[in-house]
Amino acid sequence: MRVFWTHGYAGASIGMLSEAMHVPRATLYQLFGDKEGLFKAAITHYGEVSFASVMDKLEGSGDVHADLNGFFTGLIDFATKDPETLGCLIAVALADAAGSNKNMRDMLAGRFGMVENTLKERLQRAQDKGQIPASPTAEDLAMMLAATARGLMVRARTGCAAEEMYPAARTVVDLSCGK
Amino acid sequence: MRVFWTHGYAGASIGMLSEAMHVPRATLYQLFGDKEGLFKAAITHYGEVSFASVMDKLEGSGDVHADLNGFFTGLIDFATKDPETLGCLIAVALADAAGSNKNMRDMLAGRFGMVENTLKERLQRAQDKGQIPASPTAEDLAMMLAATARGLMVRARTGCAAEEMYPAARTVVDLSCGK
DNA sequence: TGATTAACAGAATGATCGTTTCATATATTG
DNA sequence: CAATATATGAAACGATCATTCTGTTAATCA
Repeated sequence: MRVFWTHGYAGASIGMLSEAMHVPRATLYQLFGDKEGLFKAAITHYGEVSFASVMDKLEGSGDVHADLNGFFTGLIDFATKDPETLGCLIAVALADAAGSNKNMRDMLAGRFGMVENTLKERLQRAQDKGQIPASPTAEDLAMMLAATARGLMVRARTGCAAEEMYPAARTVVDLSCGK
Repeated sequence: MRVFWTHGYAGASIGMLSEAMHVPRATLYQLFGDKEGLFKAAITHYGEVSFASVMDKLEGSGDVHADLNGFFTGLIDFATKDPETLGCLIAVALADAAGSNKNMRDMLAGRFGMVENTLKERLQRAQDKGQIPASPTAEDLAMMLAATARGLMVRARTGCAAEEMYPAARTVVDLSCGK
């Protein structure tokens, strides 16, 4: 996973992957079929393990402002923590693999859709309780917040420090909560 | 430029580039030195020609709300118009080239910085005239809006239709202008 | 016109790519 | 223990990669 994250799909060679995983080439092909199969497994692991700790911040139903701030702070830390794996694996893979492979593009689009849905449900819960204004709609806010989150992760890949991005995150959260 | 845009840096071969440009391989090397030199020329052309028409929307000093809406609408159209060149070339290149090449990462970071600066100056002009609230600061708002813009362009690369993204853009613009 | 330079097409180079094969070794199971 | 399945290491495959070299053609300029 980390090899794809650092070098992209095309840039990650089977040799690098097998060495990093301490798994022989032949075994890799037996387990995953081909490079695309291995990549799908990496994406799944990324979504369900690595990134899950960030998504968990949206599971609460208390103070939505605090939850959103926790989400964005966790996201920025996640995207800047390790200089070898800056930014978002989904966005990285989308860049060089999805240009020609529609199958892969749809898979990655689904991952983004899940994030947008989780955000939308969290915002809907808050709107139902009257914690935040009913307008803009939870759907529009979710699409906007997801875009901002992805944009910050892309910025992280340029080497931008977490401290430079916290204010932007706080700003979008404050505005979303009507503050 | 379009070849890099579609396939990423690593995925664009010299053969594809020379064919698309109708320029022989040998001449390409004589003109640009190597692949990285050709890529730098493509990035420069992208920033100063292709994307310039979008950035021009931020040059006015009248109604900032209309200008920002024009900027985001133009940006979404720009990123979705041609199915062969979805999203943002800078973000695409950042994914697969910047993982290992620090030199290239800095160049792409500079391009992002220029967008953030232009946004900041436009917002500052509006704040000076009292058209929008003085808080959040123009700098924080600019970083936030730039992130949202990048995130929308990344989403465009998944094949997301422009109509699905307009509401998110309108939402972030409305909130930024205190509406 | 004659001399110099650049543009061209195509082959060749050495490296690396994803993938397959195969013989050997290890583990599992009856 | 014997039989079967799986894991391993190494080599080899054809393909493609970025890059360079070689003549040959066209254009420029004195």
